[in-house]
Amino acid sequence: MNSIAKILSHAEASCQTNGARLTDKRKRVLTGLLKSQKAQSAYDLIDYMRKEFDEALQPTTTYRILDFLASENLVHKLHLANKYVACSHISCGHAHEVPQFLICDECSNVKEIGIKKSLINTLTRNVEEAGYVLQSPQLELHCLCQDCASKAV
Amino acid sequence: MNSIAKILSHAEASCQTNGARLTDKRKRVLTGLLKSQKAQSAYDLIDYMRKEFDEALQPTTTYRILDFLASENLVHKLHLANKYVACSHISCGHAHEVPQFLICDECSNVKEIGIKKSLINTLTRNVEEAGYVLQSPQLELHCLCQDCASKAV
DNA sequence: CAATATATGATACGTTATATCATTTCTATT
DNA sequence: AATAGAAATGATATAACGTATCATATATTG
Repeated sequence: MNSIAKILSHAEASCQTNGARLTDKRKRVLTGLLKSQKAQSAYDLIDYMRKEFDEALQPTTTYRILDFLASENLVHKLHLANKYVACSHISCGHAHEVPQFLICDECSNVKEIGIKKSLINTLTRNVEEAGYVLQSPQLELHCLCQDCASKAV
Repeated sequence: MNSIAKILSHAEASCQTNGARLTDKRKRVLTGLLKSQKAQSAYDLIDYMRKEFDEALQPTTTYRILDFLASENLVHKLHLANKYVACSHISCGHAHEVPQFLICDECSNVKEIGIKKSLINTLTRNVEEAGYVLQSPQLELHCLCQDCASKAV
């Protein structure tokens, strides 16, 4: 059983637990995102699915499916980059922490790392001191990846 | 000398120091953003300038001016919200810290707070451990403001 | 099987942002 | 002041991102 098939079966089990349906179409979109191994905009993904899988997706459908996958925590939406990326931890089995994303400004590679508890606490305290309530501590940071950083002058 | 005039004169001085020109048009756009007292999308601002100042701005011009003002640190771009907001500290005189923005998901109010040094350090260390290089530690957080949080059920 | 809920298809449109080339305005130097 | 070069703005078109709406198809439940 290869890695993607394994991830898909985990995804399916997770959906079943939530009473949600991982339909064939949703599965194919998730597979596309997994195979591409990077963050893609909805329109990038439409192109990718057409080229690689000969599957025609409309924007409406694509956004709907991506929203579904995000609501199931199988995919994360990067608001900063307007892109979507498959969750790195679908097969982990444990409850997911709030993700923190490092987005390479050069090549759009995305690394998902766990957020440190102490950081969340500091953040939450900062926000509360300002009289606000934190809705989601998901962080998205403008970075350079190792490759692009070494290429830079 | 009222508050906006004071801010404008600070802004002008700051531009002069950098050898940049705060033209009349740029000054009017900045004034608009200051008077509106909230974050606005480029197109929001175009509407606002037409209604309040009877000034017709084209998208191209508007984006150019907003980019200029951002490059002079007079305005911040909120990537999460696709909006622009006047810097809260134009008249402060001190070197600016990296801003951190609390964006109300309900009413789009934005509060700009200073980022704690220790937080930046933790963040930078996290990123380095992942093999990435942090480009900008500007944080934008999904929040509720005091008003909206109290209204919420 | 029928009724209902959920998912997808199809079309159109609204919003956000940029590319490109022309024109105007400013600045510095003679 | 004249003028050459740089910077700013105008104007048009179009690309990229995202949603509204209504129709149709597929699954689930009683």
